[in-house]
Formats: sequence, structure tokens, C-alpha cells
Amino acid sequence: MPNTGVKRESEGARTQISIANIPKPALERLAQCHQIAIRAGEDGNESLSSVYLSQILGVDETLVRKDMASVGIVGKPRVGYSTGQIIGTLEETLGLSQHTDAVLIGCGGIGSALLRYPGFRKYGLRITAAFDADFNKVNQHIGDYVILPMEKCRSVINTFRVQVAILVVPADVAQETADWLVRRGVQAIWNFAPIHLKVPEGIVVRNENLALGLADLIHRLKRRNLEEEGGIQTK
Amino acid sequence: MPNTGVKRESEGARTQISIANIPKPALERLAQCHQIAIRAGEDGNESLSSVYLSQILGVDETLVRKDMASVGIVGKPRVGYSTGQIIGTLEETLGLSQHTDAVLIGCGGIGSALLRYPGFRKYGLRITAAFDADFNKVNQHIGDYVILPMEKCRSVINTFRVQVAILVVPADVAQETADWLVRRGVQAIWNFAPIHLKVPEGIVVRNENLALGLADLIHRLKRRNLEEEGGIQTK
DNA sequence: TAGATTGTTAATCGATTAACAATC
DNA sequence: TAGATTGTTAATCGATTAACAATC
Repeated sequence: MPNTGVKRESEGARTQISIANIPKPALERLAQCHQIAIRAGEDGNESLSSVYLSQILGVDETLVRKDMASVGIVGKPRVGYSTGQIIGTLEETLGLSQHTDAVLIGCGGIGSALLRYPGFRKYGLRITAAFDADFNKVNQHIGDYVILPMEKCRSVINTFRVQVAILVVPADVAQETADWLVRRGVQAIWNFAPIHLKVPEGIVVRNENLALGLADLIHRLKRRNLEEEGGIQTK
Repeated sequence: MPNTGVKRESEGARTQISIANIPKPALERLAQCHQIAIRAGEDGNESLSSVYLSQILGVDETLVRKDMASVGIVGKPRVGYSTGQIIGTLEETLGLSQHTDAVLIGCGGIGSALLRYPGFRKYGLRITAAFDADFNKVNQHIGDYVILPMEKCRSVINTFRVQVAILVVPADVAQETADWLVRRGVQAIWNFAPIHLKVPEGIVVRNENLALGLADLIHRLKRRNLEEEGGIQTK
């Protein structure tokens, strides 16, 4: 794809920056860069160097430049990358700025916390409606929402063409609920139940496994404690 | 190597299965295997093959065997891996079975949901106490907890030798709260604030960035939609 | 100009897969 | 025994880092 020397500095040709092929670790770094840039912007820094970013991220500076290049962010020699461009481009590329409709299923502890979480709206997530199978919860108010009965879920999905479901139900009913959602046309499930969902090929699932997060944290703490005693083993 | 019942492989020498050097992606797979094994156990399956696990995880079966080997789980030819051994070994290796004390800072929406979340206790996390800077929240009950004022936090950390803090405060005070915790001796921070914390070297941080989770999900949904139109590009 | 920083190509490293032997 | 499955060594692949040229 390279040649004719071309590359007119990323103008016309590249109709859309190939969002599709960013590897997962790069995505995580970019999301972190987004947060860092927002903070830096608030502190009045108008540009950030790859060295600065790489130190915070704990990776080589070259990698930061590659990541930036991969989403079309160009920097200026002797200056760095524009904080504003980082924020703007990443919000676009990561899809944070476009609205996505979702239904939320399960209004227990975590579910209702998510409904109240102001951060999502900032990131373009629009929770169309919240549902619960428990009739005692139906019609209760949580934040700006009124909990609807599951029977209404189907028509909401159809009417608003909802592709995403946030699944916050107990583990023992998570699979059947997921099956049900998939049959109704949901294409992506953000799963907060501590269970591994089986879904048909083509359905996107992200497991937000808090227990794994905990395991990772404890694991790293333990490793650090070991290193401190034994032979430091830096890096 | 079976014999004397005992399985003398992996006894003496290997004082402790080298927990320290499991790469991050392997850790995530192992945590998933743990969940899968628990489900399989409930369904009455006493053994799982690497093929079965690999299909669910979407990786090569060899990799599953390597992962198992890396934590000392041995399988039986023609049978597979013992569901019970998978669960037991992983709980031990991932530190899910040992108690870890933590303080929770910030009893807003997500914070109080975490306090009520029954899953943590199962995974060995013991939230020693919950704190909030807002005097209106102090003394309120959430689940089994009574919210304490921040002034009490220091002595709780000291008394119980707490190494882990769960940080669930608004983004704009997250950094200063983290600094404060580190000064009081906290070694690991599980950060739910959507901000990148700067901490001294040696302090372990895990960012539980829900916005990133959302971005990842939307990104993959978008990619899938693209693939469906354009050249399928399987895999 | 000199110097700092980006951008890119080549080298390295680590993780995954392929091939095949070992085992029950 | 034959066959299924584990376990391990070698090959591949992809991500990261190193080296260096390009640019302001």
C-alpha cells in the first residue's frame, strides 16, 4: 500500500483511518493517552511529547509514536503532539464521541450504579431504558430512569434499533438473559456478570470481570512484595 | 507419574509455583478458565479438555495446555484436566482464596454498589471499612457497612495493616486522595476514577476504566459491522 | 545552525501456533 | 492395541524496542 511515494500527508485517499486494525494493547494505551491528555489540558499543557507519555505508560517512546501514527495523529518536531488533537482524534477513533444506544438489564447494585454514573453520557453512551425481571423493582426511579418490565424490552430494542445491551444480572440467569437478548437482535453485550457467556459467532461480548481485576491487582502486589525481598530483578 | 497416589512431581523443589512470571494475557485466560470450570462443575462435568477450553477462549489448544502447565495443573491423556483441580489451583494461584484486606474510599454510586457486591467475599476480598469525605454520608449504612469519616482512615490502615485501597471518588479529587493513601502506607490502589493516577514507583495501580471498556466494545462492534459489509476477512 | 523531537525501517523479543512424541 | 488427549520442542507470528533519518 505504500508507494508512488504518495502518502500526501494523510489527506484524501485515506477515506477513513483504518480504525479496524488497532491491536488490543494499543487500544488500551490510546485510551490511557486520552485520559492523560485531558488532565494535561486542564493543567494548561498544549502539547505532549512522546517521551512524557511513554514514561507515564511505562513503554518505549517509539511505541507511543507508532500508536499516534496508527490513528492519524501527527506531531511537530521539537514540540510534540497537540493535546487538543490527541483528545479530539481519540474520541473520534475510539468512538467515544458518537452516540451509542444501549439497554441496561438488571437494576441491582451495580446496575443502578451504572445508571447513575454520569461518565457514560460524556462518552456517548445513551442508555435508552433500564429493565428488571423483578416486578417489585418495576416503576421504581433510579437517577433519570424508570425501571421497565422485561416485556417491554423487545419493543424498545426494535424501536430504537438498539445494538448494545449492558448485562448486570445475577450469574445464574446471565446466560439465559443473554440468549434472549441475542434472539431479539442485540449485537453486542457488555457483561458484568461473573460468568463466561456463550454466544453465537459474530456477537461481540466484553466481560467486565471485577474479580479478575481484583486477582490482577493482588497478583501484582504479591509479585512486588517478592521482588522486594529477593533479588530485586528490576524489570 | 501417577503413583504412590501422590504425584511426586512438583513436590519439594518447587517451593512455590512461580506465580510471579505469568504474562498478563495468560492471567486473563486463566481467570476465564476459572469461571468456565466453575460453570462446568455446576453442570456436573468432572473434567475438561484443552480443546473444549480453547474453543471457548478462542485460542489454540496448545496455548491452553501451556497455561495449565504454567500454574502446575496436570491433565490426564484421554481424559483432560480435572475440573476441581482447575478451580482449586487457580483460586490459589490467582490469590482468589486468600484474604486480602482493603479499605474503600468514596461511597457514591459505584462505591456503594461495590460494598454490596457479594462476589468479592467469595474471592477473598475483605473490605475492612468504607470511608467518605462527605459528612452527610458518614454514619449511613450500606449493606453491612457503616460509612466512616476520612479521619478514621489512617488508624484503620495502621491497625489492620491494610495494603489495598479501592478508590471510588470523583475524578477531580482522585489524585490527591491517592497521594494521601500512599503517604499512609497503602501499597496497591484499585482505581475506579476515570483518570490516570501518578504514583511513586513500586506502588501497584489497576485502573478499572469503564469508559475504556465501553470504547473497546463499541470499537469491536464497529469492526464487526465493517467486516460484514466489506471483505469478510475472517479472523 | 544546532538541537530536540517526530517518523520509519530494521532488529529483537515474547507470545502463539504447529508438529510431534509421550501417555494412559 | 488403537485412539484420544496431554506435554514439549521447534517454527511462526506479532508486538515492542533500537537505530537512525527527517523535520522544524
